[in-house]
Amino acid sequence: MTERSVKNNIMAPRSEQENENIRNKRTTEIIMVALELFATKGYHSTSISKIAQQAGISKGLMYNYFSSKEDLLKEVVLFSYKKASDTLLEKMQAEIQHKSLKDAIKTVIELFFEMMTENAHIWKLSISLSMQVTDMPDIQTIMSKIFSEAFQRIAFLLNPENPEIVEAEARIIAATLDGIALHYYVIGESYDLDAVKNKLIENLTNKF
Amino acid sequence: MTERSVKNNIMAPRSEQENENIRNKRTTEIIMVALELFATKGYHSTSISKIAQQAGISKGLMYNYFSSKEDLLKEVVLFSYKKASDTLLEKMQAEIQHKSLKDAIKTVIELFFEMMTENAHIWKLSISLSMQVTDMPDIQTIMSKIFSEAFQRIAFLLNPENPEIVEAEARIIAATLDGIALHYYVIGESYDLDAVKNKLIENLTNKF
Amino acid sequence: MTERSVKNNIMAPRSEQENENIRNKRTTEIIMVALELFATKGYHSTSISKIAQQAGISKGLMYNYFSSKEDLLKEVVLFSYKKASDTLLEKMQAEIQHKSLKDAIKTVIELFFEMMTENAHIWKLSISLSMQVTDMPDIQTIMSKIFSEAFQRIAFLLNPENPEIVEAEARIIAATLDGIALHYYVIGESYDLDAVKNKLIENLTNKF
Amino acid sequence: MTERSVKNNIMAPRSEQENENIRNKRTTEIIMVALELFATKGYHSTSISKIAQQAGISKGLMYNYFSSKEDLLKEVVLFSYKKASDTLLEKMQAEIQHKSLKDAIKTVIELFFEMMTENAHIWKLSISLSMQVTDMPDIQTIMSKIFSEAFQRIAFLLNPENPEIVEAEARIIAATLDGIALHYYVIGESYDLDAVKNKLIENLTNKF
DNA sequence: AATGAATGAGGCTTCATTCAT
DNA sequence: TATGAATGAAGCCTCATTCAT
Repeated sequence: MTERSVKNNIMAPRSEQENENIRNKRTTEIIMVALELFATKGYHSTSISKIAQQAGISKGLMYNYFSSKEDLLKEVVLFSYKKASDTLLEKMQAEIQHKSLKDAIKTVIELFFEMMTENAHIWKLSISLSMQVTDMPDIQTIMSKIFSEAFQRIAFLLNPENPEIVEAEARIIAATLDGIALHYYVIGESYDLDAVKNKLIENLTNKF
Repeated sequence: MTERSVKNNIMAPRSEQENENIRNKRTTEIIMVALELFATKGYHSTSISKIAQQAGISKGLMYNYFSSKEDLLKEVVLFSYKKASDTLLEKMQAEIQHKSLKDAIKTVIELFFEMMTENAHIWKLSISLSMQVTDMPDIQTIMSKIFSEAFQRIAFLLNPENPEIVEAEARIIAATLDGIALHYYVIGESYDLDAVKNKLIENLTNKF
Repeated sequence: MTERSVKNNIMAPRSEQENENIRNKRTTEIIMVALELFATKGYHSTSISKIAQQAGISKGLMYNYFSSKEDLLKEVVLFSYKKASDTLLEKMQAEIQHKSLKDAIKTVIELFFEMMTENAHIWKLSISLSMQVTDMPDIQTIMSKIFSEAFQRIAFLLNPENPEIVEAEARIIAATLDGIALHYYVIGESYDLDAVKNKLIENLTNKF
Repeated sequence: MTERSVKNNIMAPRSEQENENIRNKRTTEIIMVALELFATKGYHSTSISKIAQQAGISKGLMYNYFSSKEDLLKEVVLFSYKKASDTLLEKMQAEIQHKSLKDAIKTVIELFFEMMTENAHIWKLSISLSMQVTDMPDIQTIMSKIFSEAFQRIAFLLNPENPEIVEAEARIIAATLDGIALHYYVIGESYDLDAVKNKLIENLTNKF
């Protein structure tokens, strides 16, 4: 064991590489903790203190990673969106390749419902935030962009060559999906998710 | 007998009727101010102080009418629901009588969109609240009931004799409507509400 | 039934006699309600509102009888003292006439213990107040007087001709009695009041 | 290597030891200020604000050390008791060793009177609290325990082998002492403490 | 004499943020 | 980089008291 490894937290600064690794890891950790707490307790009812504690770091250090609570929220939203994209959307595109439109629609819906139950935190936070942060223009803008992108993706799925002609249809489908999520999160267990899913698949596969 | 002795109750306390009038007026005033602020700024970002100020009364008086901020919220929710029922739902039922199912559906959708733009506060608050009040069981319960009732009404509209067989369909329609509202409130002006409305009417009237 | 008696609360002012009777009755009522609440909940934790409510009158009317909460407290203290005098002390003097000193002491102690359990409110409030109202000089003065008078009475009982030579002894006896009350009220049921009473009687009758 | 990198722990957080020292110092400071204010002004009439001000810290910091005003009170009571034990009771036991019962009693009484004048705050608060905290069960319980322990100590002093047979006597002595304190604090300077002390010593040394 | 709506000061508490170390 | 003591503003709520009626 070298002198350095024994005392490396006292004697010498960590290498820049080490530091950056730690930073990235920490940043993600904090964001994930915050995501969970924001989604379950709400943004306003979650204190910086609590997040720091749960993330195993000090309150003060939080401000080394995020300049304010609102900034943290922004990062949480972006992270959520990115994560949703990385999982749901990529999965989607992987699955629907070489499929007929009917099968593609079915797959998309199934994936959405899967996400909805498995990544409840992200979904819940997204919907919740979109409504409760009118006084935070940055967040508002981000949410607005996220929704718009979703419309475009669905429109593209329905008609890759002329997405604009199915725009209204795409918006309705997106609305239906988000509306179902909304109701499911509010009503809870007694919402018969499977019945709704099957009916929705039936409706849309009949239609397209 | 002097004027005064004739009216010796002139120095009596206000009559019960007077007091009740004052109370009713104030209660409604406060609820309406609170509704607007909760809907635009969010529940947590709206202080009792702000509501009182906007309502032109003292902070202390708020507690003469509502036992706590949460109690006020509950009353706001109930008031909103009642008002929505009194306008949207009654209107609906009045309009759809003697109409074919197609026409009835068209009417319902049009009324919903009308409400959505005209009573934006109420809608926005409802959706917003339903997501941000995990830690207020009372409100959660009320919201849950409100949504469930909406499903039933739609199901009844579609098939008055066997509402349960169209339950899933009703939930989808309700979800679509609430989802549209959600997107509209988040995205704002650039959301082409008319296009969506027309497409939705087309879809549903074709179907039923 | 006369016209007047039917409408006497509307048509004509009550006679002065009636008014004074009502005033006296009300005053006593309020004081007694306040006494109970102050003794059980404490002075600071008892609101004027609560007292008014319990007494069946309006908050505003309270200020027709007492100029402030502190004034009410003062009256409560004086009333308590007067009531204690009227019962305990008069009873005492009645009973100890023609008795030997031993018997008189026994009687006094028995009466004190009786009062302590039966008029717990008054005792408790007195002790409590004497300690918690350092910032209310009026009350402080009254309490001080009450205690001093008690010393004198006991001294006079022990030696009617030269009460000053048994002053210290009288203070010790008074302290013992009040100390027992203090402990009893704090410790509650598990304090063996009878054992202490009998021992005290034994001690004092042996001594004098 | 620069000066800074050599001492790169100069920017490290305070050591745990330092922090603990700060916390201990502050905690004690606050408790002592609170003790004085509670004892002189009463618990309810002493605001957190006032305590913070007197302790020279911000209101908010109070809650870094005590979770609520009632929690602070509890700590004050426990601290007072501990301090009383550490001084009065230890002193007592040190002094009465190898003494006759008569001398021991004399010493105990003298120590009690000394405490009463020198640590007036603690005594006053104890008596005061015991009466005014009916609605704080925790404090009630603590006070109850403290009094009970005092009885046992006195009983043990009087008859180490069979303390239970002198229990009533011990309670009477304890009551007398606390009663004297009560009267002294209420009546103030005009209470002739020395005369009472001497008489009490005379009484008890004659008796045992 | 009587009511209760209304006020406003003050109390307890939380929490984002800063800063010395 | 890291800590947590410290701040101060703001929030919710209570309550003695006043006042129009």
